[in-house]
Amino acid sequence: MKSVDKRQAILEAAAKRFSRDGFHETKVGEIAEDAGIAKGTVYLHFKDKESLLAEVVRYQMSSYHKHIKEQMAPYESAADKLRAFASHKVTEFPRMVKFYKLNFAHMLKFKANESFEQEMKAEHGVLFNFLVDVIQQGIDRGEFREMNATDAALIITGTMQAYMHTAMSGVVEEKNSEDAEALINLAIRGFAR
Amino acid sequence: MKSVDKRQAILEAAAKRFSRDGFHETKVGEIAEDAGIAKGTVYLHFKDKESLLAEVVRYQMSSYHKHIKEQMAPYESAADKLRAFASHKVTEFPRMVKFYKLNFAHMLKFKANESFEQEMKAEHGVLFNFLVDVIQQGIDRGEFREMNATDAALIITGTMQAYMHTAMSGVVEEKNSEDAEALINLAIRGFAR
Amino acid sequence: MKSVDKRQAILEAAAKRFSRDGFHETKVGEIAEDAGIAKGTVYLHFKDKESLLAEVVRYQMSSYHKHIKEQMAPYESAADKLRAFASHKVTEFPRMVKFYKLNFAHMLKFKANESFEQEMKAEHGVLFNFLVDVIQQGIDRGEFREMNATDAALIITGTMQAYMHTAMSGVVEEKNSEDAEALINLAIRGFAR
Amino acid sequence: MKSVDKRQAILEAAAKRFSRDGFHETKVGEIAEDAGIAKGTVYLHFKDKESLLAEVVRYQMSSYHKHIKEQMAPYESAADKLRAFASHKVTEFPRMVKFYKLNFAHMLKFKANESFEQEMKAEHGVLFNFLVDVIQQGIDRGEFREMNATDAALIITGTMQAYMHTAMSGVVEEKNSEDAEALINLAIRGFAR
DNA sequence: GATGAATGAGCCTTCATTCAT
DNA sequence: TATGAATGAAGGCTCATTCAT
Repeated sequence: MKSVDKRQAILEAAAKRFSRDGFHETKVGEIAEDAGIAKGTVYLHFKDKESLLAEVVRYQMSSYHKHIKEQMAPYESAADKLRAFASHKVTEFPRMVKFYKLNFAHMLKFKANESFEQEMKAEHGVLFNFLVDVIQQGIDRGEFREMNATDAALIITGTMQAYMHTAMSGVVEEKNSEDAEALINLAIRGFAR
Repeated sequence: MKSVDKRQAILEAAAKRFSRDGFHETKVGEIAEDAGIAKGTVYLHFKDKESLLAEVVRYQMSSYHKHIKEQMAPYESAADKLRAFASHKVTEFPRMVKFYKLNFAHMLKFKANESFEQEMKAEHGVLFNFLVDVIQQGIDRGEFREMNATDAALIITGTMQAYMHTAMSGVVEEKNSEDAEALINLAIRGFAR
Repeated sequence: MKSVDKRQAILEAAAKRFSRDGFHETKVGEIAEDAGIAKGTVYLHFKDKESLLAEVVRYQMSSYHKHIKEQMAPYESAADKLRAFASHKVTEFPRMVKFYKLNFAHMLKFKANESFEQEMKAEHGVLFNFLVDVIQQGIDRGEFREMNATDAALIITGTMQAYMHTAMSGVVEEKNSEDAEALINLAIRGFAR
Repeated sequence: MKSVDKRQAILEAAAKRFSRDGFHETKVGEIAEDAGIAKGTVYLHFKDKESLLAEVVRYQMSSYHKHIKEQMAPYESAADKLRAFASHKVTEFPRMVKFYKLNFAHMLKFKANESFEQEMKAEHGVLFNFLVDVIQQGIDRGEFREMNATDAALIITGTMQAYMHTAMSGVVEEKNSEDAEALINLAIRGFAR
C-alpha cells in the first residue's frame, strides 16, 4: 500500500468510527485496525487524535460540499437547484447523517483550536452562502419575489436539516426524492392561501 | 442547603459544563466544584456520570418544552403561535444553544441505553407533533391552505434550528424578535411571486 | 436498646459479615444495617473499622475457647477429653468455619498493630497449650506412652483443622461426632501394625 | 526483558506482595514497581487485579504440588514418603507460609468466580488424594495396619499444617527435618502405650 | 446519644502517545 | 517506514470517617 493510500485508509476508518461512536468512544487502535495498519503508523500520518478528527472533518466537509454543488450545477432555475439540493440530501441520507454527526463530534471537541474552528465556520459559510446566491439569482431573474435571500436560505437549509434530524430520531418517516421536492415546493409556495 | 437544592445545583452545574465542554471534557470534580459540594456528593444524587447526563437532558428538555408551549399558548391564530415560537427561539438563544449542545452530547454518548434513547425520541416527537397540530389547526380553520402539516412543521422547526446553527457559527448575525417573525412570515408567504 | 446491647449487636453483625465476606468486602454501613443502627453509631462504640475487627476476633476467640474447654471438662481421661475436643469441632463446624475465616481475615489485615498481634498469638497459644497439658496429663498418668506432648498436640489440633479445611473445600465429606472420635482413635492408636 | 519474563516478574512480585500484605493492601502500582515495569504494563498481561491473583494462586499451587511430589518420589516405603513430605514442609517453611497465605487471600476474595473456585478445590483435592493413595499403598503392602486412609491423610496433612500455623504464630519453635520426621513417626506409632 | 448526609483521599483502569527494534 | 509493547497521566468511583442537627 502506498503512503497516500494509507493516509486515505486512516481517514476513512476514522470517519466511520468517529461518526458512529463519537470522538472519545473511538480508540486510535480501532481506527488502525480498521485501516489494516498498526497503531503507531497513525502517528506517522497525523500529529495526534485531534488532528486526525480535524482532517476527517475537513475532508468529509469539502468532499460533501463539492458533491452537492455538482448535483445542483446541471439545473438552470433556482427552484430546480433547490429541489436538487433537497433530493441530494434525502438520497444521501446515510452519508449525511455521518457528516452531521462528525460535525457535532468536532463541535463538542474543539474549544481551543481557534484556527480550525474558524476554518470550519468559513467552510460552513461557503455552502450557506452558495445557497444564498442561488436564491438571490432566483430573485434577480424574477423567479422568486423580492425577499431576504439569507432568510430564505435558512428556510431551505433548515428544513432539510430538520428532516434529517427527525428522520434520524424516527419521529418522521424517511423520504424519497419526490417527497423532498414536495418539501421545497411547499417552502416556495408558502403556507398562506 | 437542602438536599433537593443540592440536586438542583448539581443539575445546573452539569448542564452548564456538559453543554459548554461536552460530556468527556467535563470532569465530575468540576461539576461538584461549580455546585459548591464535594465530588462524592454527586454520587449520593446520581448513580454515575452517565445517569447525570441523562437527568440533565431530561430536565432541560422538559423544562424547555414546557416553557415554549407557555409562550405560544396566549395566541389565537396559528401564524401568531408560530411567530411566538420563533420569537422565543431567538430571545432564548443562549439557553437554546445550551439545550442544543446537550442534545448532541447525549446523541454522541448513548448507544446502549435503549430506554433513555426511546424516551428522548418520544419527548422530541412531542414538541414536533405539537407544532404539527398547531399548523393543522391553522389549515382546518382556513388560515393556511391545504398542505402537508408535517412538512410545514419541518420547515418551521428547521428554519429556527438553522438560524441557531448559523448564528452559533457566526455565519449569520444574531436576530431579534422582529427578525424572527419576519422569518416565519417568509415561510408562510413563500418564495414564489 | 441499651448501649451494651448495641455494642453486642454490632459485634455480632460484624462477626457474621467479616467471616462471610472478608474484611474489605464488608462495608461499615452493612454492619450497621444488620445491627439495626445508623452508620455513625458504630463509631460511638469502636474507634474504627480495624478496631472493630480486633474486638470481633478477640470476642469470638475467647468465647470459642471458653466453650471448647467447657465441653472437655466433664471427662476424666485424656483420650475422652480429646474425643470431646474433636466431637465439638465437627458439631460446631459452621461456627468453627466462621471463627477460622475470621482468624485469617485478621491475619491478612494486621501487619502494624503489634500489640493486638501479640495478644492473638497469646490467646492462640493458650488453647494450644491447654491441649498440650491434657496430653501431658495423659502421659503422666500412664494413659499415653512417653512422647513429646507438644508434637502430639500438633497432631490433634492439626487433624481437626485439616478436617475443617477439606470439608469446607468439599474434598472430604462432613463428619458426625462418631466419625470425629474415630479420627482421634486413629491418632491414638497410630498407623503402625 | 522478554514478554514471558515480564509476565513471570509480575507473577513473582504479585505473589510476594499478596502473600505478605493481602489482596487489598497490595496496590497494583507496587507490584509493577517490584517487577520493574510501569503500572499499565500489568494490564497487558492480566485482565485485572483479580485475574492476577487467580493466576498467582494457580501458579504457586501447581508449582508447589509438583515440587512436593518430586520430593516424595525417590522413596519406596509409605512411611519414608510421608517423612519426605513432612521434611519438605519444614525446610520449605517460608515458601509454604507464602503459599498458605495466598490460599487464604484467595479464599477471602472469591465468592463469585465459581469456575476458579472449583479449579482450586480440585487442585487441593489432587494433593490430598495423592497422600491418601500413598497411605493406602502402605496399607496394601502391609506396612500400615488396616485403617481409614482418608482419616490418616487428614492426620498427616493437618499435623504439618498445624505446625506451620503455630510456628508462624510463634507458639511453637521452628523445626528442622529431623523434628519433622519425629512428628510423622509419632503419628505412625500413635499415642497409645 | 443517635443520625446519615457530606466529605475527599485513594486506587484501579484506560488509552493516547512514544520509541526501540 | 512500520510496528506494537510499554508507558504513565488522568479520572471515575468507593467508602471509611466526620459532624451538624
